[in-house]
Amino acid sequence: METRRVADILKNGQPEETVIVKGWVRTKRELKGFSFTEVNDGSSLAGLQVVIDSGISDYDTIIKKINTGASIEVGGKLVSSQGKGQKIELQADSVIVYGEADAETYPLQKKRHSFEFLRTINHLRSRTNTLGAVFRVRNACSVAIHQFFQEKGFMWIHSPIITASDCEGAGELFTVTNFDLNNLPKNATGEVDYSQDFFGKPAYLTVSGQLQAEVMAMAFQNVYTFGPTFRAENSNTSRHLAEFWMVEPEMAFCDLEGDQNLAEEFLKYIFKYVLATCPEDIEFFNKWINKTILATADNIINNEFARITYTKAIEILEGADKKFQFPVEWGIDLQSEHERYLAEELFKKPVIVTNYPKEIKAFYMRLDEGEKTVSAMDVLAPGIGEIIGGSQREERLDVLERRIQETGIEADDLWWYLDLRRYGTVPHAGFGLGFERLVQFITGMNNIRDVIPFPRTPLNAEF
RNA sequence: UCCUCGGUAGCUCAGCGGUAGAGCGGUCGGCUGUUAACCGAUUGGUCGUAGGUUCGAAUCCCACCCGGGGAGCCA
Repeated sequence: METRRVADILKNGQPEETVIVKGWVRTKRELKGFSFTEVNDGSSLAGLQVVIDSGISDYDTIIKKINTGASIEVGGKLVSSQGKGQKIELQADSVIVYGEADAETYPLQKKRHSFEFLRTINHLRSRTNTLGAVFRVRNACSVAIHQFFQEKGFMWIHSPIITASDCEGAGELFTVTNFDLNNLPKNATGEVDYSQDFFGKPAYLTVSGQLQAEVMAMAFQNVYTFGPTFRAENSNTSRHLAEFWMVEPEMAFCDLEGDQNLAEEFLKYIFKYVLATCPEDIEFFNKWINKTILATADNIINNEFARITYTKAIEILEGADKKFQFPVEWGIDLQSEHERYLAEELFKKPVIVTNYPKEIKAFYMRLDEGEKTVSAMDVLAPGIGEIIGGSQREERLDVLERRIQETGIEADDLWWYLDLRRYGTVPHAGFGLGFERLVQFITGMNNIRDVIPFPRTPLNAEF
């Protein structure tokens, strides 16, 4: 007999085939003379209905053991189901119980649980319908990202997780050290002497692989990073994690328009791929989590993204028939309520806003003519806000040096970054995408802690 | 970090100065095709923690801890 996954059986299984299935019991319904058990092995949302007749050996012992959560192996014959919920089911000949799950203490019930509660049993929550679907979709997103870039000839590069420069100046950093924190070496002025630390200077967990991506793009033209990044910011929201995954493509010989084109093509590709690969899971989300996600996916795939400049966006907001909590004027950073208005109320689809004032954007973004704005872009998505942020990078050495000076960043740490402009510089552009926010966007899940298997947030790193 | 709402049975919640409640779950029994099965019975509590007010506190006051939502920061 062949061991098969539930997803395969539900899709391809034929009556009279003999199979073995291994998985976890989701629910058991006992009747007089026989029982129904639903077995799930993570391969699909739906489980396989197993019919256990009281005639099999040790029936009474076995049926007592297979409570919700128990792990079992069932051998038997596939048959057409007499019931209405499924086409095919497994008529058990033999049942092996690997591990019981005491019904009095096993925390997962057959009925719905709140996500808040499931976070307290993080090690078990992946066995639920919703989290199971989330992590299958998350996997599909990962595959889609690699496939998209590989098909286009991008090289996946591994940017370092430990860095010694805080170049972006974005948020708080986690320090990496092997000092004995109870006995820190001090220098003559009483400050911590980092020359004695592992790297001979302060080191941190990376907040972005972009600068290293630029290095590699100057050799391989088109590259992307896809890996974990870290922020020590004390952010307590449904959209922030201390450890999250980021996707950062970087393209040589590319301008802001090419960057926007890639971002739009990229999002469309991911949505198409997930819809084609996980239709059951997506329908589940559409039915139980957020009734708009199928329409949103359709909207993304079949419509062109709106593209406006920051200056135009400000004009629109100033003329909007709506009162904002934060007043609008040229020069402000767009607030959540402004982004929401543009993406959700006005365009009702993703909007790419470009050419922001240089004062509110990073030093490495290319200075536009007139020197008031930079070639930055943000993709604002309905329900999520900023999902992609990118820019054309400043490739002119003199301008970049000036910008570094203006923003007060320590230029010495960036000597290698400046060398890229000294030797064979080219126009180039890229963007960053928060991977978990993408998964949120696709699944409609409200809280970012529920789209990553082991969320890291302030005061939470138990599992 | 700020604003705001909350913490009562394993879960979801009601009770808001006078003997601690419901539904679900669990357990036991019934049922020959169930689908979050159904029917009957039953079980279950240091009311987040520590102070205070009061004859009496789950309920009012204070501090702290934890969680949700929103904001800031950002991805």
